[in-house]
Amino acid sequence: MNPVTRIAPSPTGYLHFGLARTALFCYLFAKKNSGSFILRIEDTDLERNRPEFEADIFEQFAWLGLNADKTFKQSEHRPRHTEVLTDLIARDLAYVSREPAKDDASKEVEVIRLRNSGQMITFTDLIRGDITFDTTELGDFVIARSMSEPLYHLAVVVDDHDEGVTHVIRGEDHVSNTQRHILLHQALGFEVPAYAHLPLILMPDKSKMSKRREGSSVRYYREQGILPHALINYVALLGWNPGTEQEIFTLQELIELFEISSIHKSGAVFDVEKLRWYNKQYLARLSDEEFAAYALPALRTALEKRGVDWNDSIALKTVPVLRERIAASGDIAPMAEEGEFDYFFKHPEPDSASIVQKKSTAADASRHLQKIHEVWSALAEESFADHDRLKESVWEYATSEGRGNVLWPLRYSLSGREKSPDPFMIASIIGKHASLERISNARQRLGL
RNA sequence: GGCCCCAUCGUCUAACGGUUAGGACGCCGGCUUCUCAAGCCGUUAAUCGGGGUUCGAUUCCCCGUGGGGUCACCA
Repeated sequence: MNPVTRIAPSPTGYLHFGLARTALFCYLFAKKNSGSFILRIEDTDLERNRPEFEADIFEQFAWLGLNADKTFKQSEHRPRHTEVLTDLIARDLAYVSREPAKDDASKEVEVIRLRNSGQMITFTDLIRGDITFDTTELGDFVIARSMSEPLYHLAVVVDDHDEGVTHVIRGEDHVSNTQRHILLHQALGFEVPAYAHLPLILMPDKSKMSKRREGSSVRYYREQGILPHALINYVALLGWNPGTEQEIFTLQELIELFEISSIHKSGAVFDVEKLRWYNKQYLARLSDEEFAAYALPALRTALEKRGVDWNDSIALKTVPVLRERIAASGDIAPMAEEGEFDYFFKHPEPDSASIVQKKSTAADASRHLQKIHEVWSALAEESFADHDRLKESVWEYATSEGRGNVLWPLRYSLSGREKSPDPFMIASIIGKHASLERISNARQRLGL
């Protein structure tokens, strides 16, 4: 029999990071076993649902590439839930109970409770093995607020059954709900599905990754510039691994290697640094064109914010620099705010004292700059596109005069910063004209 | 607190009774280098404690300790 799995997020918040992993595991399990994967929007809580959260869930799943074979909203099944409720009451397996309202004890409301005989229930969790509960502690729990307002437990059980869900793979926070669900399945005469409860993703302090905090939503990482596959790769190895030393996996490889029984039982602490490392790995696999489309918009907004004029052709040439300096596009803004990339687009204002390398003199610095100015003036415009060519043109001279003495003034004149990419990289990006001008400017500042 | 679950480097993990306890991220160090970044190489670092079982326990059992989940007319 082909398995059917489902992911059932409620639209009460942006798509949760942990839920994305649960979805991935549901997806991998289904695909690995030629089954299908359902996305069900759990929207029975009318008060807390928000359309923008629902939209976010679809958006992020599409972005991650976790495409469901079937998608629907639980609210669409409301008539069916009412029908089941009616049947349960008719068979005296559930009953309408008049009781004081939870929020206002002076009011009386009707809720529907399931008759619970209080048996012991044992189920075999695919990850944890046998788990036993004494259901007397549950009492006759509430399954609906009214005939037309089913609660989560009832809706889940009915929908899972109706959709033919064979494997309920969900977070560990649902283990204690499982007893209710099994009771409901039994009352309804439904076959009980297989259960697998995933370990939770923990924050560095080992607490649960709670819904409302920053850094708990998929969109947060997407906005930071995390690539979908980097996120999938990272999250797949949180609580599971194929037992090899491989770190990078394609989705297809994950499907082939996935084994639900080898999922861990203990929680896994979320480590942003490793996520960023994965992202860097995937960034390295991007072509220059792809990387430009990925990173340049962030650079542009950041620079425009500081009033630096944008230049498309220069920007394109900064791709190699950006590539080695960022782990995610979100790194660009803070760097740019410090003026990190200004010098590619506008002349710096070098501080005359800093032009001279520590162990050297202003006279020497000026002399070296003049020499390079001469050499570079003689070079063709096109030669400036070639980083290595520029390096070769002055390398011998720099080596004989002491590289630090020559290269520091050069680089500082071009960038106006104590720390920056090497001078040849900068020159190759800004071109002949700007390079020569900056060298002249620096010499003027030295006043020699 | 009741119930349920869990326990290998700081973190993610490998080792399904016998290994110098392996890999990855990070950290630290080195190389490269005018600086920074990147890259390459290397180092550091763990079986929670106590009892068993066994010739032999990271591995199996029990207890303790610690951590987590859950106890709604939310999902």
